[in-house]
This record gives sequence, C-alpha cells and structure tokens, in this order.
Amino acid sequence: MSDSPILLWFRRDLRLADNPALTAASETGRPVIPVFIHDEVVEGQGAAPKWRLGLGIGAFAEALDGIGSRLTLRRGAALQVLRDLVEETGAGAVYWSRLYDPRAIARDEAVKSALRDEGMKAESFNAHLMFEPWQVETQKGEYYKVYSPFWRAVKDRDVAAPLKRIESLAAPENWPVSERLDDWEMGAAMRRGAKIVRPHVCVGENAAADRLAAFIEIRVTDYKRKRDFPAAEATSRLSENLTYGEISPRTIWHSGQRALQEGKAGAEHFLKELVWREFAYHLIYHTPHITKDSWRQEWQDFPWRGDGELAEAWRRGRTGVPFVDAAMREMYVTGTMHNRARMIVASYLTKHLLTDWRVGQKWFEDCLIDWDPASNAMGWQWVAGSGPDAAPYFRVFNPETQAEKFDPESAYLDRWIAEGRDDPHEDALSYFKAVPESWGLAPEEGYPDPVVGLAEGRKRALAAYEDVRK
DNA sequence: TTTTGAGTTGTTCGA
DNA sequence: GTCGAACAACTCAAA
Repeated sequence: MSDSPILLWFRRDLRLADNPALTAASETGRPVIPVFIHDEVVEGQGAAPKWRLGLGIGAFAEALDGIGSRLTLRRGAALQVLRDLVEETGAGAVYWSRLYDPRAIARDEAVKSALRDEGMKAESFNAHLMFEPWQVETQKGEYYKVYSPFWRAVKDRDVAAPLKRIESLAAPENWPVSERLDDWEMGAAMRRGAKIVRPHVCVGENAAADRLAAFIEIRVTDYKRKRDFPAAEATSRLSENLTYGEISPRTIWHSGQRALQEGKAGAEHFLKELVWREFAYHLIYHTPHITKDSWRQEWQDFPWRGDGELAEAWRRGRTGVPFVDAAMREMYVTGTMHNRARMIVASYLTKHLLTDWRVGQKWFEDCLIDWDPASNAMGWQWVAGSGPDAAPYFRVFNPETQAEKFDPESAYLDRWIAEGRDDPHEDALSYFKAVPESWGLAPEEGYPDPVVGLAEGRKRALAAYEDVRK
C-alpha cells in the first residue's frame, strides 16, 4: 500500500506546472498513473468545447510522454472506471483537482465517498481557483452577491506562488491499457468544419505560457484603453487555456502583479478580469441554480420567448444588425467572441428579441472553445437582468451606438461581414464555408433586413421589463 | 439596529 | 458636437 501507485485523475487541469494534485502525488515518490476519463459530464458538453478538449487532451498526453509518463484514456462512468483501474493497477489512492459546477460536484462527491468506503485514499486539490468559494465571505459570514466588495475582499490577499513544473514521474511496473483518443471522436459534433476553427485555437501548456508572456510584455499596458475594441486584439485570450487548466489562475495573477508593480497601466484592470472569473465560481458554488434558473426569484415567471425563428436568425448571424451578426460569425469561425460583443449579442437576444437567456447560453456552450459554466451562467443572467449584480432594466445596448463607439473604423464589421462588400475579408468568407449547407447561406445572397427595428425592440423590451417589475 | 454609500460595461433627450 | 440629467427602485455590504 505504501508504495502502491496513485491514480491522478485529470479533468480540467491539463498541465504539469502549478498542479497541486500532481505535485502532491509526485512528492510521495510512488508511481503515478495519469488518467483522463471520458464520462457523461464530458459528454454533456457542446460541440466546440468538446472538440477543443480533445485537442487539449492530445497535447497533454504528449507533454506527459515528454517526461516519461503517459496518459491513460478510458470511457465510462467515472467511479466504475476508477474502480477498474484500481483493480488493474493495485493503486491505493486517487488524486484530482476540484471542480465547482453542480454536475461535477455531484459526481465527485459520490466518487470520493464511494472510494473512501472501499478503503481507498481519495484526495481533491485546488488547481482551478485562487480563492476557494468558501474562503471568501462578508463580515456577516455570507457569500458575496456584488462584484466590487468581492474584489475589495480579495485583492490584497496573498496568493501562493505557483508550484514548479513536474519534470519526471515514477512509472508503474505496468501501464494500464489505454483507449485511443481518435476513437473518442471528440470533434464529431463540429458541424462547422474543425479545419476552419483550428487556426484560431491555441492549445497546450507551452502555448498558454507564451500567450501570457506576450500579453504581459506587449499588450497589458494598453489593456485598459483598448480592451473594449473588438478589432484591437488587446485582450489576453487566456480564457481558452484557463478553461482546460492549461495555465493556472495564480500563474496569471503573479504575472499581473509583477506588471502592476512595474507600473504597467492596464495591469489592475487585467487582474480584475481574472477575479471576475473567481466571482463567477463563487456564485456557482453558493447558488448552483444559477446555471439553469433565474438567480432572482422574481424573474422566474418572466415571459421569455422560447427558441424559434428569431433565435435562429441570431444563431446564424442573420439578424440584419451588422454588429450582432459580425459577433455571431466571429464565434462560429473562431470559437471565441470579444467580451464586449458577447454583451451586445446577449443584450440583443434577451431584450430586443425578448428571448430566454438559456437559448443563448446553450448556443454559446455549443460554439465557444472557452466555454465555462460559471462565467457563462453569470454573464447571461447579468445581461438578462435576472442575475446577481444585475444591470438596471433600462440598460439596453444599442448595437449601432456600440459599433460607433467601439468600432469607429468599422474594422470589426469589415472582418466579419462579407455581403455587399467589393473585396470581402477572408474571415468573413470563411464563415460561409464553415456553416452547414442546410443553412443555405451565400455571401452573394445579400445582407438581410433587420428582423426587428432597434428602436422598436428597445421600446418593447423596456415595456416588458416594466411589467415584470410590478 | 440603523444608516449610508455604492452598485462593470447604457441610451436618449434636451440644453 | 458635448454634457448632464433622467431613466427606479432596491439590494448589498460595511460602518
């Protein structure tokens, strides 16, 4: 038992550096068997995140090969797979990094108690967050419901320095049999050609570290000024890597803190964004219904429209509102969307089209390579008005005004809208190659008329929101 | 217990 | 073109 192998169950912590579970396992000196389990919690993901996860697993398997270890892949219910592996390898312990969304918590609690009942050591670690949701509380001992006080509560806390990259792992006498990643067909649901999206993703721990370094070196100074401009390439784009744990939040935190100390202007705004992610996890942990139901009880009965033609126009980037359509196409082709654009398309769907925020949430889950259950639940409800720290009811984004303010040169629209342009941008054309033929889209078809007038939509939204208030 | 100040990201209208 | 006010009222968090 004392020298029995440890199963290291990887999930969204696909990295060798600053991985507490991995470090703890390594320090025992016992053989470590890295495992990734493809279970229903993975199965429930949308097309793009699942495809992107497959790329992440592939890169991480290579990284493990590089240090003389290997990643064992198995399909099935997590508990059963772990039991099988214990049986096959004689492992005496299972380590993993905690997750915080309700589905994962339910699964992990069941796994932990079952394994312990069966005499196994089962330990979870924190690799995903800087501040555990239960370690931040108000003076009254409650969780935070507003971002600013949350920020003030954590901003001066000490965050432990990142752990060193693991350079070698003791191998077991025999490796368990692994399935082949290709057989998992992680990209099978990608209706948009994976070939179209592939050039826009940035996979793996090394790439993530390079991305961070480049951001801190070049862009953080102008972050405050430029981050709101979707055509500016002023953001870090690290959400993609954070999602799969290819970089740790505290690695980013410490880089940001160093930049702050060096007097780089945008550093504090950057750190605040990282803490927004923490806040989203704080909320999803304390109020897990945020992923499915109105966070505010009084919004439960808001007469949202369900899915339908309007939502379909929104999904297809054919609302007739250039900024909205540009953003939806950006997401379809690249798997990401600029933050400001996310707010605008969400506001348009929930307010101008009065459509249920869950319709939008679901489409984002299908399309975003940085899909994150906590950030998205919080973000959608924030825009819809049903969430914590919510926008005042009268805050309805006007996509035209926003375009004038944040895309004054029209660079974003030019990049993503092909119709009616003499020499359309390559990315704008790639959208038409990416969409399913069944959508029947072609750039020469012409640009659609607006599905609803902006002024009319705004008026209608304000009236509906007025009603719910009473 | 009560009070106080504040609350990510907006738009429109009229001066 | 620019600027301030109005658009509501309520909840949150700390003093």
